[in-house]
Amino acid sequence: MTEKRIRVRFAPSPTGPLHIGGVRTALYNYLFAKHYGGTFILRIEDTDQARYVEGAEEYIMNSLEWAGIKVDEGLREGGPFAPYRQSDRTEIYHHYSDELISRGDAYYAFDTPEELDRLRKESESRGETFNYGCITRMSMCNSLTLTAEEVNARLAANEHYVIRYRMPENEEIGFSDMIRGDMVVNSSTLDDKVLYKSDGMPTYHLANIVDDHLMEISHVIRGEEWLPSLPLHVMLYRSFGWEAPLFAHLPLLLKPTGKGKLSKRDGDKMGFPVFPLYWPYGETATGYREEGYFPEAFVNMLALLGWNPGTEQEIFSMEELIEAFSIDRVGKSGSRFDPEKAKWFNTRYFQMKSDDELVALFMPVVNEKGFKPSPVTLGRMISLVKERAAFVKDLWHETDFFFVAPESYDPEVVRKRWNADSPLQMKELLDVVAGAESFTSENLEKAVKEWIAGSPYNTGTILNLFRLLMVGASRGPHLFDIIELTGRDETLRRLENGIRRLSPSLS
RNA sequence: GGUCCAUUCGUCUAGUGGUUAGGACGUCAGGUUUUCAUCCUGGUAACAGGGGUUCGAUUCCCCUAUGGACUACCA
Repeated sequence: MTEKRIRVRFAPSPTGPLHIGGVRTALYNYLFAKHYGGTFILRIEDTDQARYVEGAEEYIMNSLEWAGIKVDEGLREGGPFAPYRQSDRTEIYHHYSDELISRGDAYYAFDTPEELDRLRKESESRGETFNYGCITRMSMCNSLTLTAEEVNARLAANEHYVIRYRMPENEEIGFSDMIRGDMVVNSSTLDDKVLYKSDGMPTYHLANIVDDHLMEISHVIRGEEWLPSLPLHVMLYRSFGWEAPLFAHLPLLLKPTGKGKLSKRDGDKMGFPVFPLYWPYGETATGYREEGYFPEAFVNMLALLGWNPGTEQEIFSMEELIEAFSIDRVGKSGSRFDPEKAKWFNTRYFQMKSDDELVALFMPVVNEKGFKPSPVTLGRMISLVKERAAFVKDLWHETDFFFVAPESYDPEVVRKRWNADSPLQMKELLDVVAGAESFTSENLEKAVKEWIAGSPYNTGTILNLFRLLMVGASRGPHLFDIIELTGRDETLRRLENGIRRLSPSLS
């Protein structure tokens, strides 16, 4: 297998934002190529003019870039087989459809869409499916049933036509898939697929085979939805006399719950993104990037959805994925997408980030809130709360009390902890804190605990109240660390304010 | 309806003709912690069903069920 140069392609249609299933397909192609030192190609399959969406090409390239999937040959990168956009290659396909016709493996068909529609409806009413193939083609309007003169006349008159593949009758087509093994299909169950459309564009089937051949693709790794057309593609290669690449059909990504494949609606309903990046056009949609996922976590999560290394390792850098990836460890059945596990991956990557990296990411958020801490100060705050967060955006909720005095006090905690003795206790505490010689976490803790030891109070009572007045709630890291970073003046102010606000009758 | 593909804890999955069927996420229970979270420990939970083949099947074969894809001049 490694004799041949490994060349794979990711070939999306620019019909909208790429969804995470598509990113996974791209990722598997990329990992496979890089594992063997091969080439990863991005080819845009835009032969359907009607479904073309402005901005989709950009979106696809930006998504791959964000995910760290580097394209070797493609629209932006160029390459020896350019152009890499099918709409820029139309003349090429024409040549090959002509070749198929001259070989007798394809034919012109003049049937109108209305006529085909009528036949489909008719079949449907009998509970059948109309099949333009070996049993019906001879009763249709095409170059098999028309005389050569008629055909030439119609072509000369510029009449609309399509070119169909002439699927052989009753032939066992054997083919093989790297994930699913060997399969056999009888050609009589297949239809005469349109290869060339009346608008002068090839269909996916033709363009795909021609380009994969011309671009010297060695392995086609694509979604399972293409498995039913694999026999057709195999036949096409045979008709052209070309050696077919090896195929691998990836199982689909399924909804987290319920039936069917993952869709945009699931994301909306269950509150997780199904797209890598924000999609600003038409119906807008948020992306993993905007939700605060790290691209490394996103990629790691996708890689493990349908593939596993056969070991118990779960955290992989891109380099490790490249090293470990192999097609035969890709599963056969569809995988339900689990948003919880996606979060877990991000948590793991978040915890691996250095304080400095997190400062750089979090500083803009803090600035946005109107605060300008030094990087050192912010770094100390982050190091205190880091383990409690999974996303950069969580950090504000974990550090807000460093910047802002409590505006209210959690009623639940007040009810449970604040009683008639509390104001006096807090006043005494205030004096202790005010008298502390050096305002460090360690010293403060020592001073406060010594005072408590010599008083009738118990530690839990005092410290919980102290926290309540500092934070406004029962949350946050080590209390004395909070106090040190908050500073003497602000700490005393919060104590005074708290006593006054919680005991209006006593003040 | 037809063609093809698939089926191990709730989820992602490992695994073998003879295993206490392993891990992770989730969940539950303890522990640590002055709070919350983290963290640690432990528990819960699976071979879709029925026939074969076999001394023995979760593993191999067949059938059924269920799920999925495709069935366009879309990809």
